[in-house]
Amino acid sequence: VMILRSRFLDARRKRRNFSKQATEILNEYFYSHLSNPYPSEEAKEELAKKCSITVSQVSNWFGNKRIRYKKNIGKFQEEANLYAAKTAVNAAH
Amino acid sequence: HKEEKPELDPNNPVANWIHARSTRKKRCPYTKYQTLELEKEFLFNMYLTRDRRYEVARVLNLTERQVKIWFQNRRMKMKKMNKDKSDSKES
DNA sequence: CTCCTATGATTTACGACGCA
DNA sequence: CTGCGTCGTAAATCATAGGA
Repeated sequence: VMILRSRFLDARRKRRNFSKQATEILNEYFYSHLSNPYPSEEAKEELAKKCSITVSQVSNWFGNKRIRYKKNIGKFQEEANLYAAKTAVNAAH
Repeated sequence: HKEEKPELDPNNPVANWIHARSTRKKRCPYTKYQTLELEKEFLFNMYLTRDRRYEVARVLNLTERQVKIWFQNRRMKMKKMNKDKSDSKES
């Protein structure tokens, strides 16, 4: 039990970047709600489930994304266009 | 649910986002000593009396408002830690 | 390995709103 | 009307993952 606990605590201490698929899902939501990128608690839970991360991590991701996007919109322009196009394709089917 | 300051620019996508007011005090990280003493006080009791708040603020050279807010944030942190713990448990 | 930047998490400080 | 409570967030900062 102690071994499992220490392993759990270590895992929390060592940050891991999210998977490509998770980042994809989060970005799709972010750029398709760019005028109001504040997911409700329910939406956060759904995103968390789809991304296999916690609701807190979803909140952190959106908090970081909003401030970093706002701080340098130009840097994210290419990414924004990419997801805008992707959303358009999805909407067409 | 409009919070701090929605701007009034209809073209900018960021215009309707929440923005901190320019009068907001810049975040000032507390020293290790200040944090340690605040944690000790929190261990003693999670809620401050008026007298304790005054005393803690005086000793740590913080305002009473800063101490009050630190305790509010600390309680939220505790709640979050419990929530995250129970969240990861369900599997 | 050393730098350097990107990214996830944590820390201060409030606005909005609740309750007594 | 005061005054402290929670909740959700902004913005700055921390820590380190990861790539050149």
